[in-house]
Amino acid sequence: MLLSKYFLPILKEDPKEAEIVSHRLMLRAGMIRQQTAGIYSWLPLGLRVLENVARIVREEQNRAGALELLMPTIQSADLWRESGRYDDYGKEMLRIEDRHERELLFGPTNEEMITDIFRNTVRSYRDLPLNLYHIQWKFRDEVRPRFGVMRGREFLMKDAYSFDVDAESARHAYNRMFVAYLRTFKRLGLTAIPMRADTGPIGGDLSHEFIILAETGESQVFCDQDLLTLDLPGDDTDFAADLSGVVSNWTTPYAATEEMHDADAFAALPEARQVSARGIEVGHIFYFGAKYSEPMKARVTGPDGVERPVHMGSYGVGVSRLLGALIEASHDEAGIIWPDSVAPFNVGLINLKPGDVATDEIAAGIVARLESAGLSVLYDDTDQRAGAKFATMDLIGLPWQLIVGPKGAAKGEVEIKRRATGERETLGIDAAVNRLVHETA
RNA sequence: CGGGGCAUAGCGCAGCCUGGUAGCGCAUCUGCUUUGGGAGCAGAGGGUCGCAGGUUCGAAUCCUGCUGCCCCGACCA
Repeated sequence: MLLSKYFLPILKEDPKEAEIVSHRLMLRAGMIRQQTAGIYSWLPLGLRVLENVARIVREEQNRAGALELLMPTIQSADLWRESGRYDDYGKEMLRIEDRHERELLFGPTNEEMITDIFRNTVRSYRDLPLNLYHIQWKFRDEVRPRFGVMRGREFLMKDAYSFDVDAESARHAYNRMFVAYLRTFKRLGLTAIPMRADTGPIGGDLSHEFIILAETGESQVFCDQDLLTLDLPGDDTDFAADLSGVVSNWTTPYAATEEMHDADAFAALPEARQVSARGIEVGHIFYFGAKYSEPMKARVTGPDGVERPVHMGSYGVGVSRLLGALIEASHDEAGIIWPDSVAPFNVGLINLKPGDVATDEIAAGIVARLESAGLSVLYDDTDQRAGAKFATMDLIGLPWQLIVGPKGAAKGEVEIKRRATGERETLGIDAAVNRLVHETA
């Protein structure tokens, strides 16, 4: 992608409305623009990251056996009356009326709708277990939206819903999502800690929040230091197998959010292992049994011929919120530092002297080779000064910068810089290309 | 929803107290110079001063009402 043809409206100055670093940097880097309180447009650079995050979430859901579908953003109030949540949900739910004066709402979540889909189609235990998910925009009319996409009113969320014949099987479904989440956050370059959590308005009796530790986190959290270094489930994880061992490894050490905190249990840890920090919730999983299937009559016939409410769980990941969390966890004074897995482009190529035959030719050749190797490249072919180009690349946080200048060009050399560490290295053209292809693979 | 603050050019701000028809920096456009860490000089364009009333010869400025946004708290994926 040529920067001269791209839409990257960066800001040199901090917008005054943005208080925390991720919000500031997303605005400055031209990723988002606010439309109204808690509602954002996603500009090309931000959208690329959002899609990368969604892609990883999707791949890990699929790997864990969940099936993707897509439910609408607008729902009928009638469904919510069946579960009793139409009145319970309160002012957070955005209520809408259509031209026929029918009551609709902009969905804050989809338990009722998925339960409706399930009850209309599934009758037998033979069709279970089933886990359906979608990645869709949600709306919660927060009293006070803030922190950019970290607490927006409109937000992109992955929510999965599991259906099982009995509690034991439902527990297995829960464990699969638990493990899928550990893998997902790891692939995103984050350390997420599962913590026992309050179930809130979703309800249920088994629940974990996945929390990223960051100074700007919204809630106080407590955990055992050991959790920060535990092994994560690998690519060879068999999701059909019993995962209770992995889950137990991750749930035995102490970890809780403030609402669930047990000060005595925490104090019993050796002092060196007591981690008290701020956390950002990026995922939340629940098992809630028959809370929705009972009132909404989602029943299956078991092997014994008896009809019973299906056991359900739901599993959310805040996809748009994750972008804020990623930046909170990975940035410096100069800007964002994207993990390789979600970066909007793998490489930022800077031509220090566009119009110079030698640098133009070398840069064009490098773009072609990197792109044919499957890397994405943002090629700064503009006639800005060197300093401005470096500052822009640092701000938008691409993992690698490749610099082509007239002096190096004369010797067949270019420079590569790793954004995260600032390390620079001067290499021959082939060596530089091979290095980036190899490192990004 | 309680408390506080802000609204003037695309962005960041001054002007308001003490009314006289709008200014600075960055950005944008033109020209010349410059060219490895957000360049310099010269020039240019860009504003219903959030909206609606009121006071006044005259309102960005004073008064009233409204709207939007931000911060703290309570609440929350």
